[in-house]
Amino acid sequence: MSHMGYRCLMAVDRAHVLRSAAALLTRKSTATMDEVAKAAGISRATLHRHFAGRDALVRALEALGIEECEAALDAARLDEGPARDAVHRLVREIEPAAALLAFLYTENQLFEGESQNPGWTRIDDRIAAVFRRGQATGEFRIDLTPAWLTEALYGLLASGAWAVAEGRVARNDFHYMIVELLLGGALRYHTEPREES
Amino acid sequence: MSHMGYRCLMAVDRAHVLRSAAALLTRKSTATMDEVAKAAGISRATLHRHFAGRDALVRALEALGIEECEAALDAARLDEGPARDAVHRLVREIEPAAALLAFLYTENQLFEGESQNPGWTRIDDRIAAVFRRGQATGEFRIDLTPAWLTEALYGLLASGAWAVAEGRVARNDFHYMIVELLLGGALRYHTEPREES
DNA sequence: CCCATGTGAGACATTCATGTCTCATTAAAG
DNA sequence: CTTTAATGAGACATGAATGTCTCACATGGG
Repeated sequence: MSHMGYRCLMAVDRAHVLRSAAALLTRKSTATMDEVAKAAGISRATLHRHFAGRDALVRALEALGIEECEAALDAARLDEGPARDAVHRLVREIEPAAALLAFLYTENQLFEGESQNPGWTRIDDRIAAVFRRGQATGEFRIDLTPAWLTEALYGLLASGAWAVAEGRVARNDFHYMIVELLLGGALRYHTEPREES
Repeated sequence: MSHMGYRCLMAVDRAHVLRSAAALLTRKSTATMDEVAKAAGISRATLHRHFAGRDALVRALEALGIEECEAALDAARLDEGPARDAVHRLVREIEPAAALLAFLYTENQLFEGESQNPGWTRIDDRIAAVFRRGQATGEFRIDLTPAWLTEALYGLLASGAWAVAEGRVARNDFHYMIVELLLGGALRYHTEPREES
């Protein structure tokens, strides 16, 4: 709990501020800088000293999200073992960041015209690679593209985070619900060939 | 192209305005009233004459979303035939409204404290009922709750709508991708019992 | 003890979306 | 043609969030 970052004094815990901001903005994406500051237990002035403005704050949250995602990807060792187990580990590792991801996922629309952080591309590629590997080994169906499976994973993570936040799904079921639904659809072989309605 | 609604003149097509607003707000949820007006091809003044304010506009979009959802639910005849076919029809019917749904789904967080439109509860119940029926008939797994399957459907619809909007998924694949992933996970029987990682 | 640094509180100007208003124009109905 | 109604363009005030500033206070280091 000492020697934080730069040099010396009881500086505001930047990570804690970002945590609070993520938690608040996930529920209320239009929250004021003042509300964000209050949620973090600091004053608006101090918040402004650490993040030049709302945009900078969101960018910092994006950087945090990317950082946590990549850490989760590393920890999940996506290259090892069966692809389905890799997906299990991925969801397990990424779960703590799900709420933040849900916020960034919907906020990304703001970056439409502007430059998109290349970190997301890297993450997308790494996740898509798992699904592609699973397809190559025959574990996963080949009629659902890796890009769509990646997108669907994001969507399910966001849905799960919101459902948990609103009490519609128990927090303990988060991992199971997401992985079971995603893998059940991604895994090959089905009871019967599905006909078009 | 005549005798619109109330009485007489070339009144702005309210439905068209809502369409444009939905399309724009889906991509840029923070769009200005002025941008919404421009997108609809009308002036801000006229937009204001039809919708008292931004809040009223969002409420109208919500009402439209609910209306289209319930129409889709009716058209899908969820009570008839196998539950999996009912889900097929549901996604097929609800697809045109997916973008609007995606917007409302993320915007709903704004209504946190306030009163939630009871229409959503009705819709949630009707969709959950399909999954519950499928579970009762043995078509669907029972370890994924109807509430979660409903939530997941919303998430996949939103993901699909965004993925299509950004060109990551072909529009023609929308229905297939969503239904296959959702049903593949919701359908009972799997190749092998899944073990916990 | 004194100094330096980070913080909280509040004042202040600025920007921007919003909401309201007026007025001229256009189009349909009589 | 005349009347009525709806629209488009623009001016204007309002309110909210933002960004910047100053000053007092607290805490830790020397």
